[in-house]
Amino acid sequence: MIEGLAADRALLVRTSTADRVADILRTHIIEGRFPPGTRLPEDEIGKQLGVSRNTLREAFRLLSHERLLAHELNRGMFVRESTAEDVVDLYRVRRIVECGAVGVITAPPPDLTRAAAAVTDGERALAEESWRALGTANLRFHQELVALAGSTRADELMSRVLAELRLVFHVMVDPRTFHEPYLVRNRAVLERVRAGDGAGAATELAAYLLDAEQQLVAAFTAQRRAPVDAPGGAGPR
Amino acid sequence: MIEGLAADRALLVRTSTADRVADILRTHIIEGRFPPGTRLPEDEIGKQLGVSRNTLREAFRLLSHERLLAHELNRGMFVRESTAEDVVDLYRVRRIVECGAVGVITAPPPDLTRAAAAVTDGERALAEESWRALGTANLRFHQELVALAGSTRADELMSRVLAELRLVFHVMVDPRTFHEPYLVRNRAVLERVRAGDGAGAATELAAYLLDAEQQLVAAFTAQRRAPVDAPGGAGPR
DNA sequence: GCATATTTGTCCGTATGTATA
DNA sequence: CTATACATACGGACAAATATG
Repeated sequence: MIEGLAADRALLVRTSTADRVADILRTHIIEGRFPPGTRLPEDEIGKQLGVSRNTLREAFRLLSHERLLAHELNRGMFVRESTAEDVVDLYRVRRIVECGAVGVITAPPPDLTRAAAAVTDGERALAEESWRALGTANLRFHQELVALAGSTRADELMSRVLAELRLVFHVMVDPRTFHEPYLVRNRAVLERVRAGDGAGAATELAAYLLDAEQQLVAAFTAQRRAPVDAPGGAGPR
Repeated sequence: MIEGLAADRALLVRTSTADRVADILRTHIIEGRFPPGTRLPEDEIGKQLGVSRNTLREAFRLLSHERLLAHELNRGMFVRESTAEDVVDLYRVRRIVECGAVGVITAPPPDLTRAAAAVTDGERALAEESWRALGTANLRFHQELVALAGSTRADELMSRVLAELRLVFHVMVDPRTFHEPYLVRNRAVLERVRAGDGAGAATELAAYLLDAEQQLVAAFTAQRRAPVDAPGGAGPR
């Protein structure tokens, strides 16, 4: 049987205009070109991209399901503004899902190539001082850990969580010092998994995630005390 | 501070027409009035509910994100037909999330009233021989177990999983014999949690979920061998 | 295999209701 | 209170794909 093609099937299926519009907006949001809190007026964006409002609304819906946009009734779409509470919630989910997926492992998994590739990609990104790639590889490693559980639905949940987390990471002004220390810990988790020690990997992961959460929450409260671009706060809503 | 109102806020927020349409269709699907495989033509449903095509399509999109409807390009919306693979996937997620949420418990949780209420509701439903209520209470118990983790996102994931599971349960011709044996096991899990023995509860839950999965998969393969209303299969797709 | 009817995919213009200055 | 800007919902149009005879 010919293998390795199924994964590329997504490239073949005809994608709707809404999907393509969503792709464009998603990268804009993730790369920080639309900062959190930005309102996205249907009329303006629709005109700029040359699509109708109905099509644009469909793209908006896709992105709000990914929690990248938030919808307020009769007020429109906004780029989601994450709070410290969001961080706490996101890391609760990550501890449940990631530790749950890894913890049940009792024997060396048959295929660790993708998870291992994510780790080495991260190490290469560090060597090349490419910080965006470093963050991406980091998140991909965790996605691949969950993928070991072999559940499509868990994978989807995880990719939504990680997309939202990308948004959260924007508060970290220095991505290097944030992501770098986790590289060696990624490798440690990977080796435990490779050895079939799921329980050990889970405990390492739990501590790992607690540390990251704490760092992020600290960054959020610091930002709240000293807002960068909005002295006195964003005003009443 | 006044408490206990925040949970009811959802009742106050104004809902869009699409949301209400989705609600109507959701109960129809979950209660089996639209059997799996049914096509939902835009024109007909829109006319019956008195909403425009655009609004209806928005409702369709909401439900297909919940995996209750499946969309086929240029063919329309269909009530999702679950497969044995779906069951396996759903139970993988349940084991990860439910056991993960419960497993970390090391001390008696502060508030178990909602979970306990779900268990007693189930027992009462059994006494009253109200099988639909029995299934509902059963699912609510598991929802409440996850709620102990205190994560909005985990709660949302869980409610999506359970809505889809309701669809799956329709293959069980006899809901009583399917749900009944799990009542006593629900209580066992609850008592372990109440005692602060999260790890014990998690192992019980894991065995519980494996049994249920096995029963459902058996029912699906039996159905596939002897289709009820479509001798010779549903034909090529 | 071909022509037809039906349905969906995409988009527009407009009327109404809602929030904010 | 009024005016403005915007989102919500509707009906209709045309192209494209599918189903049917």
